[in-house]
Amino acid sequence: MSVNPEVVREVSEFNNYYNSLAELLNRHLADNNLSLSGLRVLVKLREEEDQCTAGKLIANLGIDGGYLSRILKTFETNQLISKRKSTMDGRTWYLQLTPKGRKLLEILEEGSAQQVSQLLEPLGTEQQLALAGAMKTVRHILSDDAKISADDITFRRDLQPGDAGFIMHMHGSLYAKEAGYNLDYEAHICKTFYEFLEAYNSSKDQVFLAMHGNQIIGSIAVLGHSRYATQMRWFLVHPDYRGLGIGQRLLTEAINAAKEKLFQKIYLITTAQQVPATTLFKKNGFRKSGEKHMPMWGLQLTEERYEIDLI
Amino acid sequence: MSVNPEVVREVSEFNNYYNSLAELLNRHLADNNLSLSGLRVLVKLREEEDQCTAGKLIANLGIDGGYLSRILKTFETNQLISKRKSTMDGRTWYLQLTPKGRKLLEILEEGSAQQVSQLLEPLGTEQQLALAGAMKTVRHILSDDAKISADDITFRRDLQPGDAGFIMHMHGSLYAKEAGYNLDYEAHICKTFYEFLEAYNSSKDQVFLAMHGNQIIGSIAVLGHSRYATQMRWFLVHPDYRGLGIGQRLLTEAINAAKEKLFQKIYLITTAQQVPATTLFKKNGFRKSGEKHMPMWGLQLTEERYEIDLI
DNA sequence: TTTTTTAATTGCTTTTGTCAAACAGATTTT
DNA sequence: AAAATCTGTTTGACAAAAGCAATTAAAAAA
Repeated sequence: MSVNPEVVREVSEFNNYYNSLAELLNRHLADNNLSLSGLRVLVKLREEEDQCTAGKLIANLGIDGGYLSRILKTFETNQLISKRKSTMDGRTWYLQLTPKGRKLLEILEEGSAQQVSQLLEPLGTEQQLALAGAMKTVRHILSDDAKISADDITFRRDLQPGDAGFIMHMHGSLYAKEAGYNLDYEAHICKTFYEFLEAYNSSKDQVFLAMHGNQIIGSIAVLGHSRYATQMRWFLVHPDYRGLGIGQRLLTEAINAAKEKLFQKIYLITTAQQVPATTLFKKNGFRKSGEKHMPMWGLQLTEERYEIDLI
Repeated sequence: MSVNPEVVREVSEFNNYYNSLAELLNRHLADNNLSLSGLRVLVKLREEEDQCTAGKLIANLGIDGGYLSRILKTFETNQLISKRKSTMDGRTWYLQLTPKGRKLLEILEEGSAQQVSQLLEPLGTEQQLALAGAMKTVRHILSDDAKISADDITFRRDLQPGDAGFIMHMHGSLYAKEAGYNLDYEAHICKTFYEFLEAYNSSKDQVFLAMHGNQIIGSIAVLGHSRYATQMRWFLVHPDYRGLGIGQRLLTEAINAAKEKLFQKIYLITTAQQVPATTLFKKNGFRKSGEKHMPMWGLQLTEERYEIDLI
């Protein structure tokens, strides 16, 4: 993949900037006679719990072996870690934090939190949240193991100001990018929201949102259009968050909500081109009840109607 | 300002993570016999151009005086910097980079860029952009001198998929937060967009967007409702970007567009509570042509109508 | 003028980190 | 099975990075 020079510049500048900041944030380490490397070792040991060897630390942290050996020795004499000889290989030792080591880490983290708090103090609530979000993004893009997991996702069932607009935004931009729909599609979505908001009634309508932090990353809704039938709409999961089961979760919630509200059937309109979505619909008991070829959103598409009976 | 513990956690974790990454990114320094402190000194010297003293470096970089003195000495013997005795104070020296020093910095930055490129290589284009954006955000929130300037803002006059939704989102969430409007307001905005998108005609309608990167941070539009009059709508600048003259710029563009399209007047509807906006309208020649007290968006508001004649 | 303060330097020390050699257990080769 | 090789860890020697305290010289204050 080619590299954008603008991006390189920003990353370099960021690195430059962060180097100064890091100095500030790591100042408290010295108070506990710990080097940055020492800290990283302790953190890693806690992470690996019990199955960590010196070699693993060397490989993972990129520390020189000799230096590490000394670090570990002082840790041992200070009773921050304990060693346990491997039964398989007489050369290797399994390293683990002692309660004292754990405690120190906690103290360290407390100190770090204090430094950070001081840094954040002058910022407004929103800026703080924006900062956390941006940092999470950085980490998440750069590190393999900071991948978003399903645990990071929360769900909301109330519609707050700004939500509708954002869902429309997601639909407009993502369908344009992924399926090539034109502006008409967003106009259509806008119309559906207009109709919905005009007649919003929580006893028959239900929106679900998948959130990452305070960012909407997925949506679905069931809208009671008659006594018996409810329409499912706005089913979408942001591409960065696909494959985590969020779509299924939203769909389940929507179906359950429709059942709870005693609707007899759910129907939805989609296009044949939305393969992953239609696959999911079928897997959840929906069946196709109609299709129609027509020009839509600047393309030649096949509009499909799916339905499911809820008893 | 109180500090959100979730944010503290993320910042701490980020710091932890970035410490490892920094090691990687700063590895090339050793190739040039430079410590991180040394680099920071050089960078600072270039920044300050000519008026930098050792004291200033100590204060700004937080380096120990003795250590700095030695760093500077080796820099001088390597002809990376030159000293010039102050005429005001016989104790202080003004430090400046020599061409050789400048050159070294460039080489260093080239090396850094290479490291960064390697890091970015496996990422997709979008991820790279997202990364740069997030880093910029971090820097921008934390550092005083990375404040956004008017130069960073660009303007766009086309409406792309996703834009409408995002403008609605901004209106919904910001007016809720800043003015306490309820969901009805977003429904209203949605209605205005619905009407607009149904009958969009570029010969009479014009949207302007203020952008920061690829993020919409301000908007305005003039919508030709009749042969003679055009309505101004969706005038909003995100709070993080106020005070940079973006509002005025948008307003000017909108008025000019209305003139170009040969409309005779512009009118707009707002509320008396929008003091900064109405002030700007008046300053630009608008006059109040009506007002009406009424309950709106969950509050008791005064709806105001403003007009301006364009000859 | 004397005293105090301030900008920078120097001497001494500790901490941090690197490199190469050594060592001991494990694995492979002969 | 003995020798050779490889691997995980330790040790010794050393260099670089950084901090602390005392010193010097010019400036400012008393």
